[in-house]
Amino acid sequence: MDDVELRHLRALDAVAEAGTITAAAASLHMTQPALSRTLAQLEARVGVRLVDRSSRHLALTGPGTTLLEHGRAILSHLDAALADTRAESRPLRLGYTCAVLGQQTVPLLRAWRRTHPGTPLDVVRRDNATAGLATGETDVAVLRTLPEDPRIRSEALYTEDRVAALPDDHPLAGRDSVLLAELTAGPPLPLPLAMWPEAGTASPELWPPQARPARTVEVGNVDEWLNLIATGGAFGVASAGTAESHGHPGVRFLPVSDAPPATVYVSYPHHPTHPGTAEFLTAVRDTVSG
Amino acid sequence: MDDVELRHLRALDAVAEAGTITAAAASLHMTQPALSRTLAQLEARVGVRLVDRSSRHLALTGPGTTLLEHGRAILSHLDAALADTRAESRPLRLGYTCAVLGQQTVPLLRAWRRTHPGTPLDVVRRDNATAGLATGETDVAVLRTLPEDPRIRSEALYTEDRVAALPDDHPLAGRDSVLLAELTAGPPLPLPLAMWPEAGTASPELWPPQARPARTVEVGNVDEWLNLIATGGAFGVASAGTAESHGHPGVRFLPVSDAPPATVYVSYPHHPTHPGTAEFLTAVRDTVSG
DNA sequence: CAGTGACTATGCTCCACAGGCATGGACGAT
DNA sequence: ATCGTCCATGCCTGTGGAGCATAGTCACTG
Repeated sequence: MDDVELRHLRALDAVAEAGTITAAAASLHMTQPALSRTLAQLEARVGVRLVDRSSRHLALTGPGTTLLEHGRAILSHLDAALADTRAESRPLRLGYTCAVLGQQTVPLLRAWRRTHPGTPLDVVRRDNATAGLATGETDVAVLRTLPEDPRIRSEALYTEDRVAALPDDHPLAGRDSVLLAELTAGPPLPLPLAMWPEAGTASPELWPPQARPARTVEVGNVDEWLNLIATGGAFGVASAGTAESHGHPGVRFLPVSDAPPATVYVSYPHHPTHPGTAEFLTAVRDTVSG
Repeated sequence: MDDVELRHLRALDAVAEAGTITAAAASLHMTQPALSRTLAQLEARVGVRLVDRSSRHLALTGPGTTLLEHGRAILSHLDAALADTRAESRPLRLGYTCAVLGQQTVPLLRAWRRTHPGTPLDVVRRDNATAGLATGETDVAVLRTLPEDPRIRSEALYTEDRVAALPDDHPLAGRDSVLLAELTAGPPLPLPLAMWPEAGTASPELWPPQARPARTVEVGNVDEWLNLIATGGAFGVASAGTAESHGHPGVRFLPVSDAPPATVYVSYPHHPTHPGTAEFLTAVRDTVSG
């Protein structure tokens, strides 16, 4: 008694849908006697007559329709629950363009693995402005530029100092630090500014009008950026996190004393593409604050 | 694959609740290996690791907690569905004090039986102002007085003419109709007005000041009311429906030409005591209008 | 009115599987 | 090293869900 199972609800649904037990049985890929018995069993367990049936007529009773509606809701709720669960077990894809959280990256990954053993974290580099968020390739991203896409929400985490990236045979490469104006003034000729990975590195906020670089060069990703600099074809400006993550032979990083710090953001789609997004955000907040 | 059953959800719930598989198994009145297997089977069917477990540690994964929450909701939804269904299969108790719907009573009962084969209708007389609604003895009621209880909702159905009930040896009993003033004027002495079943029969709206009855007598129910009148101890005023339902030897009913008609109401508790209440109301409306 | 077709209920059988028992393995505590 | 605790696995049994065959019911039809 009282052990109503999902198959009972499915049986009631199919019968209501098909109009006859025989047809319903076919739609459930089973035989008519089996379904007839399942229905009778359901009625016995609920203790209520649910379907008014004879050889020529079939209709749900009042309680029958009530249970049918609830049953359908329950079944679709179960489907949704399974979909949610599976979605959450899919790896959470964390995007970045040039660096994640610097020193705190490893603590973050460890904390996540410990507190969320069921959902692996894929840390992937995507060489575009939103680190794959806009294309759905990633579920969350760490960015050093505020994205303009209105469907992407962002949250500031902390700030990082700016560093200059110079060929190690550059005249300024031996200095302890440089000024913005020194970078664009030469010598002997000023190098072009390589425009990656920090998209904001040519913005008016960073470069005062009198020190703005004369020429810029766009590159596709951090590696190209580093190579271009190492071969003496350009200089770059990045944030400290980038320098920590990307040591490169032939490239020298040194602080820029007069540049305002860069802000690091976590960004995520307004409609999250992974159910663990919110949890990840709190994990990130905990890591950077703790 | 994908055939998640309720027992799986119950298993997950018990494990989360108990903290160990062994204890959870005990709470489910089964052995540890059985539950261990059920849990493993659930994970296999969902395709996701739900419980992080070793010999010394047990914790839900992220997807595990998600499924747990949904599962609990589903299980309690099922309980509620069964309760609702059973409640609806309980007979719907229709109360009345003196008459139901006159001529339309039988059509109503037949229509209900036809359209709602699962929920029987108990038609019961309750000798109080709300025909058992106020005490919870009935789920809906047909009344000829608007109840004052704020927890009871009412809806006017139609109106009925007023009739006088007189002893059949009364001087006026041979008439085709009477006026209110004739009833209270004698002869030889005016009889007292018997105050049942129509509670409103002594109200100022019915009796103009100059014709108001000098004396009234309260009785407990329709039968006492009829007996008192039949034995010549009183006269009464009722609505046509009452006269139709209660023929009585020694009592003569005849129209009161100058009395305003009585209104018949369906009443029901603001919080229905039976899930079929709303359906019954529409059945009543259909019957009286069609 | 017998025959037919459509539908449901029931008797019988089979086998898939849920659950019990026994055991093994992992791991922390004493 | 031993014990206690907890989970997993192998083996076995019994319940019960589902198929097949059949009987009963009812409307329609020639």
